[in-house]
Amino acid sequence: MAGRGRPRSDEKRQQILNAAAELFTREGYERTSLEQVAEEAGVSKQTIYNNFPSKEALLRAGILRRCEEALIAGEDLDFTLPPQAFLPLFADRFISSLTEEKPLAMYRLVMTESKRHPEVGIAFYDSGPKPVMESLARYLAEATARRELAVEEPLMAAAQYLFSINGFTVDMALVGLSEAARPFPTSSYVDHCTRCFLRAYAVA
Amino acid sequence: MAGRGRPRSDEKRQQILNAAAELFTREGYERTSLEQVAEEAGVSKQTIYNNFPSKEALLRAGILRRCEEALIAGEDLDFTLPPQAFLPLFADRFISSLTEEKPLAMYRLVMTESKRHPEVGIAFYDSGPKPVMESLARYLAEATARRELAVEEPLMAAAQYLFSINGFTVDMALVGLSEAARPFPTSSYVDHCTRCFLRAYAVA
DNA sequence: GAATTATTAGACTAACGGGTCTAGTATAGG
DNA sequence: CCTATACTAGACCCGTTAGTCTAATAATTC
Repeated sequence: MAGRGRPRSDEKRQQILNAAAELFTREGYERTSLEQVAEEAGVSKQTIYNNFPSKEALLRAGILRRCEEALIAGEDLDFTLPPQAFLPLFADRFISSLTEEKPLAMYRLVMTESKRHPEVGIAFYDSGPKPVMESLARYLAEATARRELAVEEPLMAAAQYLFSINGFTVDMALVGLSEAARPFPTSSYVDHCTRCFLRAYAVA
Repeated sequence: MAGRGRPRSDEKRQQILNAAAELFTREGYERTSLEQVAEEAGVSKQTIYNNFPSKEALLRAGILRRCEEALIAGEDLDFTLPPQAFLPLFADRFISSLTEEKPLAMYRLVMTESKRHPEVGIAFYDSGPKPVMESLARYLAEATARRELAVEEPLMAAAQYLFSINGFTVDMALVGLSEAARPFPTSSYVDHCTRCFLRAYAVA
């Protein structure tokens, strides 16, 4: 089965995927030429075509790869902390992963291209929003079992908390509003959301 | 000052802006050629260049125009309704304006292009998120004055409510998740958010 | 070493598209 | 009517780029 002749270099394939993801997110798909990808990857154009049938296929593969390797959750946090301590921690972790340039750029790219490549949208969801939501939902369920909270629908409650923060942050960043131009500082807003959440789900 | 000779037709200008906004949102900026815009507008290519110095300028003008004419809020709702009735009404109105194809497409376009055209991001914010938030905040303040709610920070509370719904809805739509693939139905989620909000801000 | 496949640098093709130009026609003010 | 400007259809220019091809070299298997 092993092909005769020189084997395809997996390293080069990875270099190509990296360069593609990097440039596509930074400059946009249409504005990036394959020549640029080749140069950034330190590889010849033909090698790209040895590995991927077309630019579109490279786009797909590039995004999917980034999604796999990004897969972030919050599983390493201390799930036994009381909600007053846990939620701000979780939020902080979450926010900082959204405020950085690279995740934002990836978000932008997925938004624009997921219409033509539905799998990409799903992969993104599975690698980002979904695990984070599920992770928080698990915490909420456990805290409820410990009688520290009274959450009936952990998944929806998690979504509600995360999206209230995420929605604001991402909207502001993507629309390009500077911190100064925003109606209120992000940190106060996160505090506000957290307090409100704790009030709504406090044990009776 | 009135120029001699044939005056420029404002009608044609509008046709061009419409066609541009339509095509740019539907197909994407890079994937739309000026030939297409000219045809869709029923105008010759040169007329486009009579009205706009470049494709980029046309993009800007097209988005800005759509933002102006879109400017939606909820000012026509009955602000004297009790929160239990008002919030679902407001949410419904809000959601339906987010679920339609056209606003979503515009959102996508603004997301991608606002980096190169900051004014566009600001115009979008001023025409959509901002007035809606302010409108709801006004209601919350009034309801608090009537002792039907106890909201201390109306603007943040409004943002929190709207973004928890908006964040989820838009994320799902943009990422392309069908209603079936979502973790829970949108309508249950909106109910959930509303109930939680009312609980958190109920009068003591 | 022979056969085979990968890689490279670069030339090449073919299409596309932003932007300009031309020649003719239309529409306004003076 | 005259002049100035707008509009149209189409040709045109020119840079860019996805994708192919070539000729030479490198890395494998047998």
